[in-house]
Parts: sequence; C-alpha cells; structure tokens
Amino acid sequence: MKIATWNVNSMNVRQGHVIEWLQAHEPDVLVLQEIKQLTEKFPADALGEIGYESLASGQKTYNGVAVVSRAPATDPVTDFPAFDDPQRRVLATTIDGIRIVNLYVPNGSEVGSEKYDYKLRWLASLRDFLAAELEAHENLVVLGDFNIAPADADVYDPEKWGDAILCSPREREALGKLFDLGLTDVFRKFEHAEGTFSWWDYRAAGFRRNAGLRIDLILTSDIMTKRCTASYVDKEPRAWERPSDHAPVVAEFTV
DNA sequence: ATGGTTGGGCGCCAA
Repeated sequence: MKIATWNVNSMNVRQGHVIEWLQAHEPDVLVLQEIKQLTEKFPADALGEIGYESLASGQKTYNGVAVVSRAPATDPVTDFPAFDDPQRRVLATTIDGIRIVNLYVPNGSEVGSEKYDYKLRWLASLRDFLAAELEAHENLVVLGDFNIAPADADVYDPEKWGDAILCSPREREALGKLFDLGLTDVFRKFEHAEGTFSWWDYRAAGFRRNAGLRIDLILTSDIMTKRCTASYVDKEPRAWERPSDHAPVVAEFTV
C-alpha cells in the first residue's frame, strides 16, 4: 500500500504533472492540496482514464483538497464539527480499510498576524477532530501540507529562519499535541540525507540552493506506524518544467 | 543575493 501527498499549487496548471507522477509511481492513494478550483472543475474524468477515482473539496481561487485512489473512497468528511470555516482544507475518507485525513493547514502568513491566530485556532480544532478520528479508526494516516517544520533538521538554515512562520514555538507546540495523541511523523522512522525537504520557495532560487523546509508530513497511528516500511520525498517533480513549489511525499505500508 | 517567483484573475492577495 503506497500513500502519497502533494501540494500541487493549482490543479489547473499541474494536471499533467499529477498524471505523469501517478503513472510513474502507481500509488494506491494520492492526496492533493491547493487545487485552487471548484469541486466540479476537478479533472476526475482524466484521472479515471488512467484508473483512479477522485474525491474533491474545492473552492474558487484558493485552497481546495482532493483524494485520488485506486479503490473507492467512502465516508467523506470535509469540516471539523466545532469549527465553521468556508476555506476548504480538510478531506477525510476511508480507503481499503484505512482512514485517510488530507489536510491543508493554514500558512499563517506572519507570527502575530490575524492569519496566524486563525492557524492556531484551526490547529486546536484539528487536534480535537483527530482525537475523535483515532477513537473511531485504528488504521489512521493524517497527511498533507502542515505548513509547520517539526524541528531544526527540517529547515535549511534554522538560525536564519529563527522563530518565524512555519517554525514558531506555538505552531510546533500545536503539532506536538498531535504527536501526544499517539501520531508519529513516520518520515523520521527512516534514514534520510541531511537537508531532505518537501518545499522550496519559488523566490531566490530556493530549489537550486536546496533552501527548503520539510512541511509536508505523514502522521500515522501506532498500527500504521508498525506497518510502515518506507517514507521518502520524491524531489524529482520539483525540477520539472513549471513545477509546484512542493514535492510529493510518500509512505509505503505492508498490506 | 536578507532578495525575489508563481498562481489566480485583472488589481492585488496569498504563499
């Protein structure tokens, strides 16, 4: 079982990349963030032609999430029960007996800003939502663009980045509360080269300098952690022509 | 190189 996450930064622009990547890697599940299109605009037909089913929760211009899978996705949830939010950032669904929670965590813009406050409130609601999901589903995988680098090892220049957005103590504390629920950042169960990241800023030649962060995460419940045999970043698509600023992150599991 | 690039959609906002 191969499960992957990719912030595509517009499905309109990246549809070709997604299809090419699916055909090359044949994951069982690929979750997408920032599709930036209405649900009905998601290219389910094109993905169907290469053998994938689709489920999307979109909106115009910003945000939007989708799940692409070989097997049908059932029991979708698109909102936290106690958090009224027009922004489409959540898509939880069950595939092959595994509960998949696809997240596009708010960026937060700047520490102390209104958007930062929204990010922290959103993360608090996420914690409550995931506590309930863990109660209901022992096979749980929570993945997506978390917009939080868990530790200094996930930042190209932690001294320079400091406590700025994506690394601030309150964000990392909110992420820590997800670990406290019993979720594991499964990428760190395996060996990786130093400087392995999942996002590189378009600006200032971020990718060429490997000036990146690891902010796209796969969190697993205990049973799924034990079943995980590999987790890695595929940075290849970041070097393709007109790329997303994020690379796909993958986790593989025993059946 | 402490800057600048991309996407959406048409003037800037978001990342």
